[in-house]
Amino acid sequence: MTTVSPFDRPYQPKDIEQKWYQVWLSKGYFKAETSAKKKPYVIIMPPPNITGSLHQGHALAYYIQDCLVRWKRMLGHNVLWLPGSDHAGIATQNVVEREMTKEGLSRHKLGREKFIERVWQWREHYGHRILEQLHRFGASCDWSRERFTLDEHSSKAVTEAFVSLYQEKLIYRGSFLINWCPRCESALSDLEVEHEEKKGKLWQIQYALADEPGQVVVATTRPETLLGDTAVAVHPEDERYRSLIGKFVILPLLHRKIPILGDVSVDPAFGSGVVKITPAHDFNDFEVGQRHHLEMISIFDEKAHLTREAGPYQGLERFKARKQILQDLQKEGLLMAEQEHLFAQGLCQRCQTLVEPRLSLQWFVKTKPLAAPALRAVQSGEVKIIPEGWGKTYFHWMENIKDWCISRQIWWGHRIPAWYCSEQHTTVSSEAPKRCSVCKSQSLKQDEDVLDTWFSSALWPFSTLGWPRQTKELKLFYPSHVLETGFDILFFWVARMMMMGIHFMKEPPFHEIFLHAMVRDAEGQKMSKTKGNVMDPLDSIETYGSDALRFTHLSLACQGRDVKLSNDRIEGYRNFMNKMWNAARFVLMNFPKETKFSTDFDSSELPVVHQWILTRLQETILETRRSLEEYRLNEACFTVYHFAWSEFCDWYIELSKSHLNAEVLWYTFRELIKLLHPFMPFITEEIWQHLPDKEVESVMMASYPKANSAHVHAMAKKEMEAMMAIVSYIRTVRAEHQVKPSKTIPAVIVVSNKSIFSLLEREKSTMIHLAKLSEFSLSLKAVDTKNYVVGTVGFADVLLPMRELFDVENEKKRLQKELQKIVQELEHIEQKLAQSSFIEKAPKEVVEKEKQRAQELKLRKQQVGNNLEKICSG
RNA sequence: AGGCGGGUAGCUCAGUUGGUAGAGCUUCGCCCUUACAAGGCGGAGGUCGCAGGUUCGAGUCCUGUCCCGCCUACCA
Repeated sequence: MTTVSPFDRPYQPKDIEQKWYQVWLSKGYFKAETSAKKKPYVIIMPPPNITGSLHQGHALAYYIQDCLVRWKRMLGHNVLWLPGSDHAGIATQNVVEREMTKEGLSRHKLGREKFIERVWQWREHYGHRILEQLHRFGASCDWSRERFTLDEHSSKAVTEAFVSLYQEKLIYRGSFLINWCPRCESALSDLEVEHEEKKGKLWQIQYALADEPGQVVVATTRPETLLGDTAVAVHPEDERYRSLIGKFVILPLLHRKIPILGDVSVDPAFGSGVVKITPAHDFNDFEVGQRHHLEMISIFDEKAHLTREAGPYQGLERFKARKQILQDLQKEGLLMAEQEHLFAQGLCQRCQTLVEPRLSLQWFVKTKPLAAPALRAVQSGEVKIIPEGWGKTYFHWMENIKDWCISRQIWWGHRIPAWYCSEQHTTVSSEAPKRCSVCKSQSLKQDEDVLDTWFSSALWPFSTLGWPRQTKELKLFYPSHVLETGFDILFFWVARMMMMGIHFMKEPPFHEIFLHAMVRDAEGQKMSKTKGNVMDPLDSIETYGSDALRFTHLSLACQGRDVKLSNDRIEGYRNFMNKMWNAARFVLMNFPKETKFSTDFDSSELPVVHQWILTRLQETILETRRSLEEYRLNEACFTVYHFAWSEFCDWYIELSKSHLNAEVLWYTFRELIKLLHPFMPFITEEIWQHLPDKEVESVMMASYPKANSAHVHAMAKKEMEAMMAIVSYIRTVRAEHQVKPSKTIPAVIVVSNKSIFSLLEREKSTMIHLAKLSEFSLSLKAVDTKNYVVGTVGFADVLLPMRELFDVENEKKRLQKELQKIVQELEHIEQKLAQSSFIEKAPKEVVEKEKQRAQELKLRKQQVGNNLEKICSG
């Protein structure tokens, strides 16, 4: 590889990012090996829906995954990050239908085959766009293994799984009350219904007793469903109504005679204590109906228009029917009261239409037997959920799981592999059967319905690896290491993968589940197209670069907290990229070309500054690795950011200007670039390519830095910290007295501590450089401080000449402030030390530390006091 | 109704074995000091939601309480 772009400034990510992605691709760096001896590390990418383009939530997820994967690759693993996309049944069908509506078309006009063709066209288009976006993210996934939930292999897996579950009696067909979306005209699972609290009305309606005078009053939020009432119910112990149980009432408007039941589900305290029972249109009533063997009358059709059962109201749309029925009740004097009422309404997740409970024939997965082992796997710790808190949510759902309605009355998806003869016998088979399995009839028709999109997703961890065939891949790459995804699909997807994975593979599909937070806008609002606050990741990348966006996402991805994305933040990290860019310029400028790189040079005799940066580098490496291992990516980001900017750039590069050690500078910088790579892959690669002595041709193939204890020098770190404190002090005094940065001043340091004295003596030139000094003199004994401003830093007194340099008033203010701070802290500590309980009970080293601190403060108090006095008198 | 998460500097947030509160952005002052003005140096800014408790010591553990957000739930 050669460097193509010049080292311009500021850093321009655009060309560089696209260029390197293409190089990586062509070199085949992303490919996993099947013959490798290396330990595999596997992440199966959560397949994005093909409904549109990727949003910031995807960006967050894929940046996290890519960071992990690049890190592991550099650690020497055989990495497989397997990409793919999801056909997203209802969601995709809806967007395509919407598009067609604009053209005056509908799926029914087009017909099933043509419509599906059209959706495939859509898929081609958006599938491509999603691919492009993943490239821009820098996603290092193995494109040779890319999969689609509706491709041939996946479809085969779906059929196989369905047939197998059916044979095991874990899939059944039956007529039950399910959630129905009248706009999608399909069944939905419980999860696909969103609940929204809404203000509505509660109406009280009078039902006359059938065989005697009198009446009961029922309360309802849905008066139109009374047309489907087949009973009214009271609590069996309710004194007011006990005598009525077994008698009948006359259903208003339709004048049907229906029984009065006793059922414990009725709450006597609510409303009148009498409930109308509509088994075909209410989940609770359905259960009551089953208990009492009531007739179930469906009054709505698939569009939620009233059926023939509704008598005179047939054909009316459900909301119009409500109006009409209320009017009619009013006319007959049966509407007793109307009051405000808060209730939760169910909306279709995909189109926000009010969902209608509907009695229909559907396919279900029997979930209890599947859920039990999936529950145990997490409880036992075999599978770990991160952050831990989500475990509880997972348990709760798994413990209360209900059967899963998997059939959908749409066209886009996996056709259910069930066939029916004219006798309505069912034949389930992975291939189209020739004869009915019961009556051998040859006239068979396949089920018109398709499967819930999540059914195929549930198989994703192994269907992508070739299942049901026993492939090499399956053996090598199942289970994957971590599933990284959003908590919003914990039930939809994660839980179901757990169930299916354990069932079919006898082993959970992953060891760890890492759930990231929701990406919101700067105001904390959920991004949505209707609100218009969507930040397209591609726009962010255009403006700031992919690395900057990545670093932002990773920095904000604190466990268990929403991510509030703002341009300010991205810009800040864009600046960090530029900072590293310029650091690279400096390093290369100061690097003698013939110097060879080595990692195991002897650092034991080096000056403090070099030992210090080496020490800090090792510490940074350790911390970064630890944070990555614990999925604390934000901490890892902070660690590398702080080291790179505040220590390497601000201090070490500055020092290198006067005290260059090419070997250390070189080593430190190169290790840093490698360390940074998973967090900012493009710029680190570009810089890497400029390095004259690379260990490998691409930084993504380099080995991840490992802390080297031979380069840890604890004493040097302490000494450097002492020096930095003195420099900072001098800088502060200079700044507060408005000494021009270009002006050098003399400084005298009085220090009785011999080791610090010799350190400063050794590092004289360092001090002169950093603090911008004209001269730097040291003394072991106290000197006449008459013409100096004296500050105490650690064990040293720093003397700066006063008269010609300092503003007396400023210094007075500064000292007063400092004194106040010291006094406050000293009081605090002395109070502590005065308590016998503290001395007795606190650990010795803590007490010792406090004592030392008090000692120091006393000294400084005196010193500052003296100075202040001197200034005031002088 | 239950469960979960959060309330820390003007804003956005870090802070995992309890030991003197941190970052970025913002803001103020000085500076184009030859890697970097997308920058450098320095400063200002917090009784860590409230009330108790445990402890020598609590942002950090416990209890209660008030706000905010999310998830789960068939109250007609």
